[in-house]
Amino acid sequence: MSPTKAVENRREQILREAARLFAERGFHGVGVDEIGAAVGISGPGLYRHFTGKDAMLAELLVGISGRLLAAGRMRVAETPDPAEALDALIRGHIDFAIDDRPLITLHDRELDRLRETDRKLVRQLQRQYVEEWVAVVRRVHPHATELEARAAVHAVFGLLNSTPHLGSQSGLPERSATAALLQRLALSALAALDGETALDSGDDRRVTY
Amino acid sequence: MSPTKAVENRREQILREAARLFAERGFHGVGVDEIGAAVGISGPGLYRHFTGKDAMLAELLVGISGRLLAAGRMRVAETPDPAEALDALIRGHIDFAIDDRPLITLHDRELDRLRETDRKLVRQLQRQYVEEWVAVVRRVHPHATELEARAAVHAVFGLLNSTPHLGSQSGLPERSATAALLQRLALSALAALDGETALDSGDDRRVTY
DNA sequence: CCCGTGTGTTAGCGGTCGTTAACTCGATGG
DNA sequence: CCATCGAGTTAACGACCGCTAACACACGGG
Repeated sequence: MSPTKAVENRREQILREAARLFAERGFHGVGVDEIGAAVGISGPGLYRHFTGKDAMLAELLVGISGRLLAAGRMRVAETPDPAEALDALIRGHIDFAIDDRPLITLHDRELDRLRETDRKLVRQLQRQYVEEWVAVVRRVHPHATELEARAAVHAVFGLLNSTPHLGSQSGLPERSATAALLQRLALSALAALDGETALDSGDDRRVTY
Repeated sequence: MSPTKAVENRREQILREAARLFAERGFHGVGVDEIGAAVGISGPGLYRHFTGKDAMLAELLVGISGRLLAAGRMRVAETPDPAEALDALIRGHIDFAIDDRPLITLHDRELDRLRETDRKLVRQLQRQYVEEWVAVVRRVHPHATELEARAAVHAVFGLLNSTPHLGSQSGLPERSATAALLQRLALSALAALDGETALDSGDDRRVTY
């Protein structure tokens, strides 16, 4: 094998443990010694693999954002029917939320700890991902305004990203059961966009457009 | 007025600014000098009002947890109809999520930074609040299992607590419009609990119970 | 055989942070 | 008029943290 293979494994191992620790105790709450100890080396040995603690967080956030966007775009591209595409988007996001819980947590929690260039990149990836969702949601629910759809997408992200809270206290038994329930909840929430009221006017509820 | 009044105001001012800073940059990311500067005094002057930085966070988290629980219990107690009680619970939570955004953020983000005694208290308050919701949800959606209802409640919390993400980029125009949309999304999400599949068995989807 | 390279170690530096100590000062009340 | 007290100041200390420096050592190829 190529000599970079072992290095890659080490890097990935470090990133995995760093993600877990950052999610548990916050970026500033974890010392480099603890990250090193989690992978069996100690402290400054990490600097053979990363230029610094910031670089680890940056690689984690850029990675998860990019993978979310790539997976979302792929699923949308290969699913012509909008309703099925929305289903696929939700299912894909649930996979990330369940399998990469620490990353999902970091992704909307420690973004401000990045240097500005990295932060702008991550934000751009996140924005494109949201746009992907908004476009599909508006095709499935044409009555929704742009603002409504965008807010609803953020709300559904909050719903789907609630998985970290489920594991803490007794949680659901099976992964597939959790995924199925979240899928139904998210789809059903978005179905509210076909309801009555619009919100561009400050008026009270109205039934017709 | 009593001499404690000015003290209370100062304390509340400090707590408000501390909550904002903690939510923005994380508990470990904010120094006591910054908190002091935010209220016009500097650094160690805070120790005339709090025994330490930890005490500020503890008071914030116990406060929001307690107020959420108290408000929820009151609304449930004075609303006999379960569907209306659920509506009131959602509306009350939205009020907190919109008006006390930093506290809602801290509430599920910095809990682990508390000393164990405070952490246990906050967790107990949170658990009781969840139980209040679960009881009402199960009365409105009797087909849902305990586990389903609990997971759905956590998911709806995630949905409602997404407000901090809305304000960051363009957000919704009016407070009442945002509140109304979140209300519809949350109610509609929970309506999925009346759907087909159960999840206590590991089998595939079934239509009957 | 040995030398370069990858990967680790320990010691230590410079800076930051939470907290305490010692002091100041205006207001208040007998 | 002075003693007390609440509320703030600055200085400084000890601990911790991210990171660098200097060194160790296995190993693979000429």
